[in-house]
Amino acid sequence: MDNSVVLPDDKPIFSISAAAKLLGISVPTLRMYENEGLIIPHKTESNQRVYSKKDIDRIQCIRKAMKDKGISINGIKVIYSLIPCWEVINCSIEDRKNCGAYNGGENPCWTYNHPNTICENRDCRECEVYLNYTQCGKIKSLVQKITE
Amino acid sequence: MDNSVVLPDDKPIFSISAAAKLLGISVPTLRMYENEGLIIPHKTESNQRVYSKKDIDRIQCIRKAMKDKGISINGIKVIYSLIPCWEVINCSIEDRKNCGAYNGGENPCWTYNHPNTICENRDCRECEVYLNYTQCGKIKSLVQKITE
DNA sequence: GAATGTTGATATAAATTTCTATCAACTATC
DNA sequence: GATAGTTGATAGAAATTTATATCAACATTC
Repeated sequence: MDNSVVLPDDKPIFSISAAAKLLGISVPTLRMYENEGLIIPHKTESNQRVYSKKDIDRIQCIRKAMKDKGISINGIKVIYSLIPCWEVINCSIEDRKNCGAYNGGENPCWTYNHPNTICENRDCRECEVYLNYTQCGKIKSLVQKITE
Repeated sequence: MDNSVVLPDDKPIFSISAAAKLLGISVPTLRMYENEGLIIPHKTESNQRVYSKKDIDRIQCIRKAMKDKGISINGIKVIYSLIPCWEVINCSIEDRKNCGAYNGGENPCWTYNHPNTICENRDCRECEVYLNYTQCGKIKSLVQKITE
């Protein structure tokens, strides 16, 4: 009989060194991606990073954009900033007024802390915007969907 | 009395070497930007490039994105590809079906030749999409406008 | 409490991208 | 027709970005 348990993809289980090994990159590189705002790993109470399978996939997608398509990290940040997050989470006009990401932000929305908005106390790591529209290719189809 | 005539900004008057001098870059660099699909200079009957003041401004904007923001040329191409051109020129559902730029194109729309669409016989150099939404910053506000 | 792994930070190495110089053939202008 | 500037293409230089190695201090695990 099969006692194995299938873990959900978004359960953080990999330490930073395990994640680096899986990706074939170094630990400082992984930390750099985080500092640049490309990824948001889970953190333990003592501030140690833990990565999920989904995180690994996400990083692989980012690296593909860099390697295969020649997009720089700063370019990826700007592309992420074009995700119409306000439409995805359908935030209020009032929230948009108060939102640094909405108002000309050229970095991914999850790198702002949006005081006085619906996002203020949310964990961006679990937000639909962060989770679903971070593969560059998906952004265009999202824009297309909202113009239908 | 003043006999000076104010030329329209979009009138092509600068040769490639004059444009290069104005921009402080070399002639081959200017040609490269064109080959990459970032700019569409006017061409004479004998295939010689002629640039307008608007072209110069546009190139300066592109270079600013590269230098100041650290976006690579390939990144700028992808950003341009996210302009919702279909919404700007309001093309038909049928046209969208036939349009390589709409269907997953990761390059600026004006680098495709869109057979069997309203754009087929249009000069992209004179298109609103090319002219108005090529300063990176404007793309986000365009997306915002269409989601209102 | 000892061994292993993490933290942030700095400095250096590696890899890419951007830019320019140069070429022979063609075009424009005087 | 002679001079100056253009064309596309290639090859190489310059600049920038990406990735890694290393460090002392702290955390985890056994």
